[in-house]
Amino acid sequence: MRYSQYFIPTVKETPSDAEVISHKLMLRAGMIRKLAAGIYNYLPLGLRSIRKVEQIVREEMNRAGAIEMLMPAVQPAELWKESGRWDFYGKELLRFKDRKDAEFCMGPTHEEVITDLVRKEIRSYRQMPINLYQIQGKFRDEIRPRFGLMRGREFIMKDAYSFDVNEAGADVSYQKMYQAYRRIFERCGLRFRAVEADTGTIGGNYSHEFMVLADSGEDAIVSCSACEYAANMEKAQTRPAAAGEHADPRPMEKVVTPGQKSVEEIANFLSVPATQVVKTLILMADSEPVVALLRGDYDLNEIKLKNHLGCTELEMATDEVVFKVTGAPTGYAGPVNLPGKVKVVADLSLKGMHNFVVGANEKDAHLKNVNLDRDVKVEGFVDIRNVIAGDPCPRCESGKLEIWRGIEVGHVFKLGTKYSKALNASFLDADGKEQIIFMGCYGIGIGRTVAACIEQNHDENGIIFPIPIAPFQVIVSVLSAKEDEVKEAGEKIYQDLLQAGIEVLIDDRDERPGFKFKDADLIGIPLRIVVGAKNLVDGKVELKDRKTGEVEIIPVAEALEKVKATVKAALAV
RNA sequence: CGGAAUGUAGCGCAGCCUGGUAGCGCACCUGCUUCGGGAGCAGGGGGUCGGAGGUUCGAAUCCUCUCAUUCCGACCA
Repeated sequence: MRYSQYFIPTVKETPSDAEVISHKLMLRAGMIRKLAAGIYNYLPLGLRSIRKVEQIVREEMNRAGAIEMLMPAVQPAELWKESGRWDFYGKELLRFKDRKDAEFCMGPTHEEVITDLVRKEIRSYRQMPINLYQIQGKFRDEIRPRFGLMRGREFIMKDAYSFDVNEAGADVSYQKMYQAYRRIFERCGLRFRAVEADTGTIGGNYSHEFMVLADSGEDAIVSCSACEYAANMEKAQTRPAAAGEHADPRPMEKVVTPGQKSVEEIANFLSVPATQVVKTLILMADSEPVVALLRGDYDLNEIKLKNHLGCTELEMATDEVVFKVTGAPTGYAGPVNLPGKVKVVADLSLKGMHNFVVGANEKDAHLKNVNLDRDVKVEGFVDIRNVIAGDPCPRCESGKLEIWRGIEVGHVFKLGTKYSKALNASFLDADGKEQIIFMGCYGIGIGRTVAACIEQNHDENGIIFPIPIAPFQVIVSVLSAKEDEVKEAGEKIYQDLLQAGIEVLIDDRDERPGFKFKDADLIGIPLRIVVGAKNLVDGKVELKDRKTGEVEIIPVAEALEKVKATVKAALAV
C-alpha cells in the first residue's frame, strides 16, 4: 500500500475525550473515529488489525471443528420473550418497533436466534455434536460506554454455540473451545490468563474468562503464585483459615462510640485491630432485607452473596431500611438482638472469632466482647467476601493468591440446557427418546482484543503491534522522495516485499524525515526500512525494530531477507 | 439513574466574571527556503460561538429550557 494514496489521518494532539492509552493511540493513529457515544468508525488501519484478529479467530475456530455462519443483527422480540430475557435483560437491550408496530431489538448476543435455528433444523443425535459461530456486530446499550473500543455500545464479536447430546459431550466441546481460545490469544501475541468466572446474566453453570493482563484493566483477577488456579474476583475463593486460637469469652459490654461509624474509626477509637471488628451490612435482596456479616478488614462480594441467596437483585439498603431493620442510623448496625426478624448471612471469616466488636443497633454505641453462639446465632458460614492478595490458595498447599488487573477479551460458558429448555430444542436419541440439547456458548470481543493488545504493547511514541495483528508488517520510509535514485530504490524494495507476500506500507509522501518517523512509530508498524541517500551510496538501508529499537545498517538484499524471515517466524503457528 | 463539568474553525484551547469589530496554536491552501526524529519565513481560506427562547439599543458573554459529550459513582459482560 502507498501511504500517499491511503487514508491514515494521524493527529499530533491527544483528543480530549480519550482516557485510556489504547483509546488515545487508536484515535491518534487514525485507526478509529467516534460517530456517537460508544459507536465508532473503523478506519482502514484499524480495520486491518481487526481483520487480522478475525482471521486468527476464524482459523482456530475452524481448526477446532466449528462452522462459520452469520445471523441477523436485528431480532424479533418474540424469541426474547420466549427465553424470558425480554424482561430480564433490562435497558441494555436496545428495543424498537417496525412500521407494523412489531417489537424488535438489536442483538446484544445470539443465544435465542441460534437456538431457534437449531431447534428447527437439528432433530437427531446423528446431527451432533455441532458448533456454529459467527463474527458479527452486536449492540449493547451500555449505561456508560467508555475507553473507545474497550467498552463500546456497538462492537464486533465472535460468538460460537455448541450443541451436544449430553453433558459429557458438552464438556468435550467446552474443552475444545478452551484450547482454541488459548491458541488464539497466544497467536495474537498477548499475555493473558484464563480464569474461572461467574456466569452472570447469560446463565449456565461453568465458565472461564480470558483476561489480557493490563494495569488499566477494568477487572480484578486472582491467580495462585504456585499452582494453575486462576479466577476473577467475583468467583475467587480462598482456603478458610484454620479456626482461631481458643479464647475464653469475656462478658459482653456496651461502649459509647460517638460519631464512630466505619470499621476503621471504630478500630482506632477502641484500639483494637480491624480484624477484631465485625462488619454488619444491610442489603436488599429482591426487596427483602438481608444482613451480611464479615470480618472488618474484608469486603463483601455481592456476586457470591447473590448466588447464595438465589436472588436476582441485590443492592445496599437505603438509610431508611437500615433504620427499620436495626432501629439505628447507618453505622451502628450489629447482629446482636436485631429488632426485626431478618435473614443473617455470616462469612466464613467469622468462624472462630472471639470477643469481637459489633454495632449495638443504637446511635453512638457498639458492643465489645461479642461471641458467636452465646450472643449471636448464625445458621452457618458462607463464603461471601472478596479475597485479598496473600490469601492462601484454595487448590494447593503452598500458594498465595496474587491480584492482577485484566481486560476480558474472551469468555467461554457451559450453558447446559437453560436455553434449549426454554425454547424447547430437543432431539431424538438412538433409542428414539426425546432429549434436551446441551449447549455451550463462547465469545470473543474482536475490537476489544485489538485495544487490549495496544494497552499491552506501546511506548511514549505510540503503538507497538505484534506482527500477527499489525495492520502492516513492515513500513518502507523513503526519505527525500523527490530524488529519483532514492525513490527508485524504495520502489524496488516495496515491489520485492510485495511479491514475497509481505504486507508492506511504503511511505512515499513528500514529507520531512522526522514527520515520517513519528507517523511510523505512532501507527506501530513492527519493522521499518529507511531508504535514504546517505546509506544508499553504499547500497545499504536501515532496518529498525519498533519494539526493541534495534537499528541495523545493512545491504538491501540482507534487509529484505531479514524482513521476510522475521515475518515468517512471527506468523508460524 | 445520582453527582460534577464541558460545548467557540478539522483538532487542542483562550475570550464569558465586568455585554460593544470572534482570537491563539496545530492542521489546511499558495510561494520561497529547508530536508535523518512532527521545519522557517511570507501570504491566504475557513466560525449560524451546540440548539431554542428570553433580557437588552446591542448577547459567545446575562437568564430559562433543551440537546450532546466527558468524568466520578452505582450498574453490566
